[in-house]
Amino acid sequence: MDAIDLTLVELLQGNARLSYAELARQVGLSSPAVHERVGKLESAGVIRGYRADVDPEAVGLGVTAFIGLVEDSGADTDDVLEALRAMPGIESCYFMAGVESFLCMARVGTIAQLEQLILQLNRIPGIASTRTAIALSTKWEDRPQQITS
Amino acid sequence: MDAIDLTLVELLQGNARLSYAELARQVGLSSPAVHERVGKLESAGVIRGYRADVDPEAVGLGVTAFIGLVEDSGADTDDVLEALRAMPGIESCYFMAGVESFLCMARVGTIAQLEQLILQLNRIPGIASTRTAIALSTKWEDRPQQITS
DNA sequence: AGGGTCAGGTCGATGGCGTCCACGGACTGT
DNA sequence: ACAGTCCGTGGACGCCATCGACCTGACCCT
Repeated sequence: MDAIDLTLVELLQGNARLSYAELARQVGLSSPAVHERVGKLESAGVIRGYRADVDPEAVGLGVTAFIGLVEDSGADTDDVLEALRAMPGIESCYFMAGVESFLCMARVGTIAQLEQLILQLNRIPGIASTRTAIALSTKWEDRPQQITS
Repeated sequence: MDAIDLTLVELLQGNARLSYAELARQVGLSSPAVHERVGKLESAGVIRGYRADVDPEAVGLGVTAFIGLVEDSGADTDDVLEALRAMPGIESCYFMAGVESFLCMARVGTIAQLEQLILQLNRIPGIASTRTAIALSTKWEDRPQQITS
């Protein structure tokens, strides 16, 4: 990960569809050299993939919420995780420090669907309680992280 | 947004670097037709861009935290937002229902940097208090949303 | 010091791709 | 019926991705 790799990562974070030729121009290398560097960044796991950034509201997912989950004492965390993973609408899931073992970011179409989702969550064995916070608007999301190393 | 557009969005969500020729093969259209459809999805704002998905830990951002912010009574929300936006490390920011006006997702390199970030947040005029929850691990993140419409 | 090895670059060739343009069929409103 | 519009196809052309061959400098071992 030298300075050129860093620039490549930043460029691709900004626009994942840049051609290798364009990347090459930006970093002052030949196109095959860039091709090889990017390939190595991918297989090293630095670049995990390339995603289109889709506006959730434009595809009928207008409701965003964060749901904290408290586990039962003696719950099997792996089972809970599996159940969470099976639920559509849970876009992100973190294992947290604190009383609430999990924090989930959910995206659904309507408040009614959010209600259904919460009911389903409460029905998962091992989950003692849920706490939901609804986002009224997204100020920004997934801003390109500034790379330190 | 017909079924073909939907497929295109899903394909690009999975891999933003697919060629137009490949997309065309998958949906059974010609490459120029796909090119035009994708262009329209972009200018309609359905596709906001294309981003490389970078592993935060691989670039020195091993600490993820969620910070809820309570505003002072009489705080200027726009000013607070501006101050938040100026802070590096705050990757996402939502305006929330509830006592905590904002929920921020922060990504930094170390716990010490998180401490600094929280101190800075508390120093922003208009912010009464902060509440931080630290993620111990990320189970998944930004799972491709299932498109309903 | 000298030579082997390797990582990482350039260059050139070639096949495929992006992109532009002209053209054509199906709907729609008049 | 007819013109206009939308949305597609096919062909052409230049650029790009990708591969192989070769070059160079750093490093190590003797």
